Parts: sequence; C-alpha cells; structure tokens
Amino acid sequence: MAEQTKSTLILDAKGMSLSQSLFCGQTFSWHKTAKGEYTAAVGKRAVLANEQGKKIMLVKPNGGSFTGDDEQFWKHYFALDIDYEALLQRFCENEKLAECVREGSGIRVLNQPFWDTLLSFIISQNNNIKRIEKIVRALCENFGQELAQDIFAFPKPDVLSALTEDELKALGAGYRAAYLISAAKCVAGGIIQESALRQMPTQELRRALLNIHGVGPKVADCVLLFGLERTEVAPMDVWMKRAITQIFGGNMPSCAGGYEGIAQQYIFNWARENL
DNA sequence: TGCCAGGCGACGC
DNA sequence: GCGTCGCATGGC
Repeated sequence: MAEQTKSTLILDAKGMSLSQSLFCGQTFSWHKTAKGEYTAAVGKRAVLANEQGKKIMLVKPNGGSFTGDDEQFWKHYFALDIDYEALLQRFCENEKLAECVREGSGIRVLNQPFWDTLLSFIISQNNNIKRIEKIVRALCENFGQELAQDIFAFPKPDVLSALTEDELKALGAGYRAAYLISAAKCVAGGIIQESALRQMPTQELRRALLNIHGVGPKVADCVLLFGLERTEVAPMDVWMKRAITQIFGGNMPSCAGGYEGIAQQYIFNWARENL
C-alpha cells in the first residue's frame, strides 16, 4: 500500500495566531522571511509556515512531502489538539486574566522538543529576548545541522558537549557557555534521559532538571512547561512577578487551576506590553 | 550612558 | 534555609 503524501499540510488554526504564538517569548527559533512567512527547525524538522484565513499552511522548505506522523506532530506542536476555546473561557472567569487573554487571544503554548527548550532557556537567563534570539541563531548556525537552506537545528548533545567554552563565548553566550556544555554532557552521557524524565511526576522531574549546572528554578520551570508539557507549571520571571504582584494581588487566579503555565503565557505577554 | 534582561552559582550567615 | 553579590553581553 502506497503511503499517502502531501506537499502542503493544511491545519485548522482554531483561533491560533502564528505571529502571536511564535514571538511571545516561548520559542526563539522562528524567523520571519521577507515574504512574511515563518521558518524554523523544530527538532529535526525544518518547516515553512504561514496563515491564510483560518488555516495554517505548512510546507517543507526543501520541497519534500509530509508523510507518516507529520500531521499529528505539527498539530500537537501548535497545541491544536487541546480545546483552547473551553480553556480560555475558564480563564475569563477572572476579569484581569480575561484582559490578558483578549490581548493575546491567538497565543498557544507550543509543545516544543525537550532539547531545544533546555538550550534556549539556559541562554535566556538574565538576558533579553532580542539577544536570546541572536545567540540561539548563532549556536544553531555554527554547530547545528543545516536541515534546509538557512534553517539549522540545535547542535546535538554529543557535538555540543565536545565544544570549548571559548567557542560558545564567541557567539555571545557569555557566562552561559559553561552551562550549555554542562547540560550537553548530562544528556550525551545519559545522566539526563528524556524518556525517563517524561515518566516522572512533576516535582521529581523538576528536581532532576535542577541537578543540571546552570539550570535553576526559573529555567527548570520553562523546560517543564514548554519542553515537557507540564501545563500546570508557571515560570516566574521578572515580568510575571511584576504582573502577579501588581495586578493579581500576589496569586495566580484560581480559574487557571491545572493550567497555570498556559495562563502564565497570556499574563507574560500582557505584562510585556503594559507594565 | 547607565540600566536592564524569561537567573544562576557561590558564599556567608 | 535565606540574602547578597558577581557575572558576560548587548538592547534600549
């Protein structure tokens, strides 16, 4: 039986906005082309995406066809397999959270690869988003595989673990260079195994991540939420702390229960626009 | 120009 | 366990 293949993958956006979801500080891998399309490497998959009406159109930049589990993979990546309509309705039980949702209603918390997320958020610490994007791009271009023209994957753990701190400092990584290498050694050496992490309850998993040199509470929480699908974890950076203190009276609204991480992304987006 | 950024590790107490 | 400090670097 011949396998069904498609040159373009068309997904129902269900209210998801690429421009909002790809540039709200949860991923630093996407680039907007001169034509207004978006490109990235997500794990080992290079993709070219754009939105037309209520559809998301995906194309392989090197002209290949989508096969096998591609459709399921991308639906899951863009969180098109959860009922956001119902979730956002719950969030809107709190008036302040409703305002955050209104401002970024097309945001979806992406289900990103663990390794990409770990490296990205180690780089993110005490850093600004423009500069994080720049360092991530330099890391991938210099040491990652070119999956399609000008689209580079993150360097593999064994490649990264063999680099020197100076090679990474040359990219602008600063003192995070040692942290990246240390994380790579943990993964390449099998001390950190993604499949084992995914089996762990969230708190045990968090402790495991904290064992990585250069991964503290904030970075661990970002990896839990963005790279290991723990939607109940809400990373607290300086923007979130400001918003929770100034707007929410010190606590995440109870209507976010179980999905505090997703609520966090709307609040974070709102805080960066308004505080 | 000085302050800040999706913080963390080391250190002192 | 908790508070403070230094850290690399560029965006603004």
